[in-house]
Amino acid sequence: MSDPVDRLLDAAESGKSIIKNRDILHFSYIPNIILHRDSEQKQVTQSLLPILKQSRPSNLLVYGKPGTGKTLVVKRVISKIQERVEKSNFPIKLVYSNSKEETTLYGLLVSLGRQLDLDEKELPTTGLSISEVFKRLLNKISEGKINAIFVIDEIDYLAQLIAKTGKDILYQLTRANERLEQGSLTLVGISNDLTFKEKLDPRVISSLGEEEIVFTNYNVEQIKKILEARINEAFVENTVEDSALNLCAALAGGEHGDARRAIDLLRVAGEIAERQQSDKVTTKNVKEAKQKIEENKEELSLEAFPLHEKLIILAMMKANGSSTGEIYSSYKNLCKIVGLDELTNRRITQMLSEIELSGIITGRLIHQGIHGRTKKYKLEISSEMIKKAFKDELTLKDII
DNA sequence: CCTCCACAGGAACTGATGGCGT
DNA sequence: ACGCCATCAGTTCCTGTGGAGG
Repeated sequence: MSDPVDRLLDAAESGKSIIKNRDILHFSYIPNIILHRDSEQKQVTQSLLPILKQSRPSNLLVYGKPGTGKTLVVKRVISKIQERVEKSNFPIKLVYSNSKEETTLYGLLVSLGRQLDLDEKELPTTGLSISEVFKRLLNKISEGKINAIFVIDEIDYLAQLIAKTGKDILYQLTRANERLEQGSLTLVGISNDLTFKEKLDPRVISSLGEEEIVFTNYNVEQIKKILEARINEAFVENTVEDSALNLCAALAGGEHGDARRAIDLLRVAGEIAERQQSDKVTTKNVKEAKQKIEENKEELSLEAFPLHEKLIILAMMKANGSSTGEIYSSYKNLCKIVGLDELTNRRITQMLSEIELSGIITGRLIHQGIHGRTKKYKLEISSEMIKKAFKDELTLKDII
């Protein structure tokens, strides 16, 4: 993690700084976003256009892989529209929420409500039924004659939540206008998963998918242009070597065309170069940045694991071999040592799959004939890393 | 060709938490 | 004071399975 104090001190000490404007080196920097997304911006604008004429636009579905700028474009278009109508008596309210950050259906609805200025009293964070929360949202819109645009990011997660709980909130959201006497509600769904629509209730598809916009992946050339534009504004002239720029673009563009990653890479590389008091960002810095970002991610997710999952990771370190059975007995031993109640086998299997999702371990199903079926897990990080990340956990002190 | 291992992983349930409306 | 609601971590019970060994 780059320490802001260090950075400032380093820069001051050397009397030279190669980064002029750090803000530009964040993907989500909005003021003249340079994203190569002209046609998509046009499309989004067009489908939201009816709102200027005080009629309700169609609901909108936006697809695109991470780092393609979907969210940025949507937010930008809406805020532009807001500027236009600011003085009219036709206020437009942008309400944004990310279904991945709000882990529950309730939480998501509450976060939407908060942005409509419903306070704790009007909309408590717990205790109500989902339908009651929903009713209050609509009431607020109706009473305030608000024209709300709900932007729901990663809407595929929301769809999953809904499938689990059996509530048809998405359907109700898309049809909310029929229940509103005043004000309006427009839904903009953003999804990474292009196949997500197939899993939806057909009634939802017909109203949510009225308009669809697909953001294609950036190719390496486009990423390069995006980086160049940011470099021009953010860095002192001629401080980023061409080869470093190319490497950034290649690393990020190679797989998914993720511009966010490319820009992060560039920023971290710049910071590393500054710290080394170098006056150029080189390919070496980019490679260092890549590693740093990865390690950082690993350490953060390691620290964030709950106690039992940490125990499992330690158990994996100690177990020789790593089938679920072996991990489980090793885990039981550790529990005994630290004096904790052990959890069931089933729970451990589940936790292992959860850990696998973070990429810290990888699993592979193997069939050993008469010796049954197991999943063999492998640690993808060094044990030093694990020890480093767990050193602050008191309970684990003895077994590290 | 059949059996049977050693688990995977789904589904339904439990109990605790925290807070609502009436 | 009461019943109700959503959520979370964890448990119980369950069905499913590729292929080595007989």
